[in-house]
This record gives sequence, C-alpha cells and structure tokens, in this order.
Amino acid sequence: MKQAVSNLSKGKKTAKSLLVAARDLFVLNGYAAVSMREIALKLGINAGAIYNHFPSKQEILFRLLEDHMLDLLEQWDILEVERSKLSDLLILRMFVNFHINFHIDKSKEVFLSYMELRSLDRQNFLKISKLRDEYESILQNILVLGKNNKNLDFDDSQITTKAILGTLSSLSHWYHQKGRLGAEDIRKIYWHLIFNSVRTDRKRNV
Amino acid sequence: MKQAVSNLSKGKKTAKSLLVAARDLFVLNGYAAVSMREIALKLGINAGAIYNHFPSKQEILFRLLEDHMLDLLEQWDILEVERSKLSDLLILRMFVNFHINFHIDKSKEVFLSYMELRSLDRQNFLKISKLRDEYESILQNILVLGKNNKNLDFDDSQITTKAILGTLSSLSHWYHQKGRLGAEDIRKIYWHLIFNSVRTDRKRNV
DNA sequence: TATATAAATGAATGAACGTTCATTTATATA
DNA sequence: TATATAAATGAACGTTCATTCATTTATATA
Repeated sequence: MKQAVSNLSKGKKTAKSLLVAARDLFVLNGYAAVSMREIALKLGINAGAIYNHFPSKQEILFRLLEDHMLDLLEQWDILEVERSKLSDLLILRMFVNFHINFHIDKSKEVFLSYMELRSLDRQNFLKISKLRDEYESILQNILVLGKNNKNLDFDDSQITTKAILGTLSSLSHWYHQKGRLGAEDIRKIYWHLIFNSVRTDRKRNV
Repeated sequence: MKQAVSNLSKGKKTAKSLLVAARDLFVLNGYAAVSMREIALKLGINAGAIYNHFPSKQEILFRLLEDHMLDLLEQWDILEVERSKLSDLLILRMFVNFHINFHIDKSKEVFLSYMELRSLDRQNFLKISKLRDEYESILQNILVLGKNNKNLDFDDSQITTKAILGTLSSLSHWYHQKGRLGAEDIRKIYWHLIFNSVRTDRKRNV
C-alpha cells in the first residue's frame, strides 16, 4: 500500500522527488542528455546529494522503469476476479480499457518505458524486457483464446499483438490532459477500431 | 536521381559513409549517447576529419531526418498518377502498402525519425515536424474523403490517423529482415487489421 | 607530371560529465 | 535538550565530450 507523502521521512520524500524530477527530464530530453546536476537543480539541491539516495544515474532509470512495469502487472492482476466471469470479447475490452486508462494516468512513465529501454545496461535491460514480455503475453493469450473459441478472428497472434499495442501506444505520444477529448471518448474510439480489426465476421478483402 | 556510389568523389563517398555510420550508431544507442569519435572510428578516420564534411553533430542528425522525410514524401508524390484512378478504399490500401514497404526498406531511418525528433534543436525540430505533419495529413485526408463518400467509417479522423500510424509504426520496432514472415504476409495481415477497423459496416458495440 | 584543392591527422581547447569525499547542517530519536 | 544519524554542501577527481587548427597526406585537375 502506498504511503501518503506527508508521512514519509525527509529522505524518502527527497528520493521520491528525485524520481519525479528525473522522470520529467528524461521524458523531455532523453536519459543520456540529462545530467545529474539538472536533476538536482529541480529540487534545489546539490548533485552530490543525489548519491545519498541512489547509487547511480543508471539506478534511477532502472527504478523508474521497474516500478512502472511492476505497477502495470500488479494492477492487471487485481482485476483477475472480475475477469473470470467475462466472455473472451469482454476480456479483450477490459484489456483495452485497462491499457488506455494506464496510458492516460501514467503517460510519462509509459513513454519513458518505451523510449529508454536501450539506455539500460545489459542486466537491467533483461529484467525490464522480461516484465514487458510478460505484459505482451497477456494480450497475446487473450487473442489466442478468443481465436480458439471462435470469438475472435485474425491472421497471426504475434503480429496482431504488436499491432494492437502499437495502436494503443500511439496514445502516449499525443495524449495531454488538456486535449479536445475526454478519457471516455478515447476509450470508445480505440475500442471500436480494435474490436472491428479482430471481430469474427471481418472481411478478408476489399 | 541517385548517383552510383562508385561515381562519387572520395569526399562524397566519405560523407555518405559517415551518414550510414551515424545512422546505425544513433539507432543502436541514441543520438546523445553516440560520440563523434565513435562515428569516425567506424570508417577508421579521425574525429576531426568529420568536420571536413559536416559542420556539426546536430547537422548530421538533421540531414538524416530531413533526407528521410523528403524521400518519403517524394515517393508518395510519384504515385499520384496511379492514385487518381483508384477508389477511396484502394487509395487507403495503397497508403498502407506504401507505408509498410517504406518501413521495411528503411526501417532504421523510420526508427530514427521516430526516436530522435527531440534531439533536434528548436529550428530543425520545427522543419522536421512540418514534414511529418505533411505526411500525417496525407492519411487524414484519405480518411476524411472516404468518410465523406461513405466508403469509410470511424469516429474521429485525427485520432484514427494517429492510431493507424501507431499500428503501422509498431513495425519498425520488431521488423528484421531475417524474420519469420515475408513482406507480403506482413502487408496482408496489417491491411486486414486496418481495413476492418475503418470499413463502413463495422460494429459499434460488442 | 606539376599544382591546386580536398581530406585526414593528431594534438589541443574549454566545457561538461558522473561520481567521490571531507565537512557542515539538518533531522529524528532517546 | 543531547546525541546519533541522515542529508546536503561544495570542491575536486579523472574522463569524455564536440569542436578547432596548424600541419601533413592524398586526390583531382590542367
């Protein structure tokens, strides 16, 4: 359970603020282009002070990405109970809505996970890749199950998984709170697109 | 018209090789994480020699992105004659196929344009953004025209444009020459997905 | 082949980088 | 309030960075 910020010790508060500052700067300029001095400056502290909270710049990035992926997988797990009662198609809709909600709430973290995988060192890269594959396989399993039960139709589960995630991920590239459309509109538009692309009676030719 | 490499002077050959080396390194590690020394090392020359061909590292990136975008727009323009005879739906299919072909042929350039927009300085960023918007509006115009003629159906042309481009762009993140599927398979799979997501008699609910 | 021009060298520039550390200052505990 | 611990300072470390430049070497032209 997450703790209210006001209950945290000064050290934990600073660590949290550093993660937020680093996240924002990494999103804006990219990991490699952001210096420890810039991150520290955002909190008005000295760069050296960061090392009381994190052992390295690399560890800050890893913590951001791992926290995000674990959060994503955990939140999906929590829906397991509700999910067990749903049809294949409704589970797919739940996944799409879940994914969109997450992208809207955590658009910076999503964007970061997408862009900065390559900035992780080998060991950290493997850890995050594993979590990412885990998430991807959730969707792929939904698709395969739906196809086996003849409730969904598509040509290739692997590519279709990538394509749907690509469709949804475009969200993190343009979504801003102040936009023209609300979350409900966006969920509806994307669901219609995705639903039609994999429904059973879709056409195979123009 | 492109010139055969063997006809180029030594200087032009080196410049071309530098662009290729920079492209490959930028794709692998990101612009900010690549040094001029690394780029030079790929050709076995000294870093200082790069400046006989390009005025700055920034200019190399800009040249890569601008060349790519201009190539993309020009290749689409060339198809104008063929296009004028086609129906709305076939024009959309032509766009999808064109886009996929380009992603397959120039996957590194596409990936770079996608990832390194933020590494451009303000002036260069605006130039490339303009070209990118131009390309995006090609698809949006196709969609709007198709909807007006009742040959296509979707909720929002702007989001649908972004979603389709997102779908297609996922290609540049996983496509490798040596993969399981050929270009023809990929075109077919993506076309079915996209066609069904915007065809006129699509369903609005589960 | 002689000569002008283009390309590459290798050392040097100052600035910025991540990280360390002895020291000082603030916070939490007793 | 006294004391132990945590957090922040500010200077410094060794490296690496993009870029410059006088000089040398290679190429193209006449």
